[in-house]
Amino acid sequence: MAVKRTTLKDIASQVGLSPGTISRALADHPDISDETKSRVREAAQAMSYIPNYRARYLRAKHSRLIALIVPEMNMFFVPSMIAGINHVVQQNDYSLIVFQSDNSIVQERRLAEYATHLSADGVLLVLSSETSDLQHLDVLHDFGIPVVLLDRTIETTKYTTITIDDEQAGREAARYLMDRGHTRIVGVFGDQRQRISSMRLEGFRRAHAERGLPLADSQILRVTMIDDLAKQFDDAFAAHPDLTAFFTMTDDLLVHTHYLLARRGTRIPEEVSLMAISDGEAPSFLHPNVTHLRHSGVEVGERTAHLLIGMIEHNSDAMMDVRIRTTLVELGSVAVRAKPPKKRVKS
Amino acid sequence: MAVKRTTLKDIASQVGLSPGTISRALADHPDISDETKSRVREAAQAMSYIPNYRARYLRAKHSRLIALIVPEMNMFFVPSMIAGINHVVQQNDYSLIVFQSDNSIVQERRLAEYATHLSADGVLLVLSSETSDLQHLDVLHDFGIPVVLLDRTIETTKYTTITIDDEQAGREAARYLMDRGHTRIVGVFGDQRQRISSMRLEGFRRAHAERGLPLADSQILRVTMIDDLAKQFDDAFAAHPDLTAFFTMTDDLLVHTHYLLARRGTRIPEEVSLMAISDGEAPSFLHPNVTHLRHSGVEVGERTAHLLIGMIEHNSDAMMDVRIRTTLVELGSVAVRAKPPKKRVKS
DNA sequence: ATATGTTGCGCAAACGATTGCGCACTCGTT
DNA sequence: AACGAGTGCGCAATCGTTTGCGCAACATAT
Repeated sequence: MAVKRTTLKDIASQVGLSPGTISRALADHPDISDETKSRVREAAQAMSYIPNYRARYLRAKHSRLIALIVPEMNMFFVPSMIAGINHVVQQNDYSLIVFQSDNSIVQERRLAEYATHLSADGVLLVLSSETSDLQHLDVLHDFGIPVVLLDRTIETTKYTTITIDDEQAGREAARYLMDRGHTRIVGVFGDQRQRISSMRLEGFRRAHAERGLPLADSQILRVTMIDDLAKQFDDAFAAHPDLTAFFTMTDDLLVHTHYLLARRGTRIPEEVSLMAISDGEAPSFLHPNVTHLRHSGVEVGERTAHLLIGMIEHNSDAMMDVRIRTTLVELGSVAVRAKPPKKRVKS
Repeated sequence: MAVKRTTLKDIASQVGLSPGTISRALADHPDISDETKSRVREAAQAMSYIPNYRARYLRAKHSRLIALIVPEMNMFFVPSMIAGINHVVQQNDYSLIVFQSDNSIVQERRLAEYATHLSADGVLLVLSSETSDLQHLDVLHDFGIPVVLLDRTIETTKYTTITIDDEQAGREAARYLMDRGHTRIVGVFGDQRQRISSMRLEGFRRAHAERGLPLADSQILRVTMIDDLAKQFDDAFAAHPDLTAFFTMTDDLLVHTHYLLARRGTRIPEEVSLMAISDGEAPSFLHPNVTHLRHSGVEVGERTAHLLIGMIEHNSDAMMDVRIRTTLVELGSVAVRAKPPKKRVKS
């Protein structure tokens, strides 16, 4: 059934030339006469020749393969990030190999090695939550394979990273709410082992400090498993009758917080305002639409891929840290409150 | 900077043996003495030898590469499907290469060809919405590369397909609502060029016919672009004051329908019930949680990958159509209505 | 006619790993 | 001592392409 693939040699014997000549003819090499070229092209067409990239790239130093390692397939952010990466990668005639580390550092190391087995030209890596140092990436570094760390990273001077300014984003969100009169804001944050979580929380904290607003620990919800949220949520309501706003640091946390508010019968934004850092999808199908700091997965993906391909093709080992700006998208989930009772006359 | 990769030859000259022997030693070939084996292993370790899969698979007939072509990265279903596929693929020591066709048949053809360039061992394909015949896959078929079509397919006797029983699912959903007294149900369907949409609609229709219920055309919302939904939605409400339930055929349509209901201030399920075909994520963060026919992306992915790997490894070209069952998950979004006035004795 | 250049192609070596075959050597058996 | 059967390894071909070098044939310039 399966037709054997035609090779250069097959074409060569067909048209009575040598394989080398066929290769050059197909590559439009100047050494080959136009007449021969067209004869070869016809034959190749007729025999439905398909080049064997495996053999080609065995000789060449590169493979035109880019490996992406993600901790898991979240329904938020990751898909759009992959879409963005894939777009650029395909446009540049690379292929994307996707791996999941399942948030395990052992897997992550294994996959990094695997990437070198395949001689990937570059590696894109979203760190697992277990990862606290980068030694297991030495294989890549030693072989000079460019690596870009994105989204979830840790501090490093060895690898290029692409992130948003997490601290700034956390701060900006809090300030946005404060500017609209909210003084008791509950922040919903993820796994604190991740830099992305700790930094956003840090910014959230700083905004409070700058405004001289108190920030009780019970105002900070630290969610590792999503089921942790419900209980902390109720506690926060109990502890803070003056609670008027929620901030969630990811889409995941946003939709669940939104759900809990709905279940509680709390009206948004009349009773409680809601704000998030988001890639913009969820805010558009939640009611009311959610004001957020937009952090586009597609953009992150595209820029990352561009950067990596640049590193590959210019053989650059310059290290850099790219910060992507978030943009504020104002929708209907935040209400303006009267300013806090600081010697204000009730009107 | 970049260390040159060590090869078998390097190890060979290091320990004073031939490359062939090194290869066999590392492969634990019985011809090689235990003492040599351990010497070789040590040297390999010390020189941090990494096998070149590219070279290895050039000789072998296979590549242990599986290509997945999806039309787009939807936030629903596709991610969990990829997760499922990846899981099985990684467990079996294959790698997954992901391509996006951007719903273009031209791209789809190009990518199928590309997969043969890379000598992928198998191809997983979710058809683009433009695709109406399968000629462009002949490259794959001719070279005997196993192909499995999943989720969005068209009729074919040439390729193995994995789908849910779409017609049955549409029918079952409608019947579920009817059994609870709903007689005026609005169905929200996707792009009618896709079999997945037309079949689910077909089942929805059949359920109505079987129960002798009228089904006006305005009860059927056909949504190609998501923005089409809002207008049709309002029209449906205007046309059918007796409307008591919505059925959405995907998660995508579910979240937007849910949003429109919320915006309209319609209470679920008191005023209008809601039911969907879903992979279960969205129903858990929408309020109230949505009763649905579950269609697990992970399961689809895993079974598909298993099937493909089986085909690859047993060299089977048997064609089959696998139907995955949906399971009913009853949550809070469907209310029971009084049965229609058909001479029933109220008990 | 000699030197110089150009054109168009073949030869053969790589890339790195695998593997059928052969060969030298050891050991045990008769 | 002769034979047979292992044991442990090397040789070299192979997978399909690419590419530096060489070379013959022919053209052009002295």
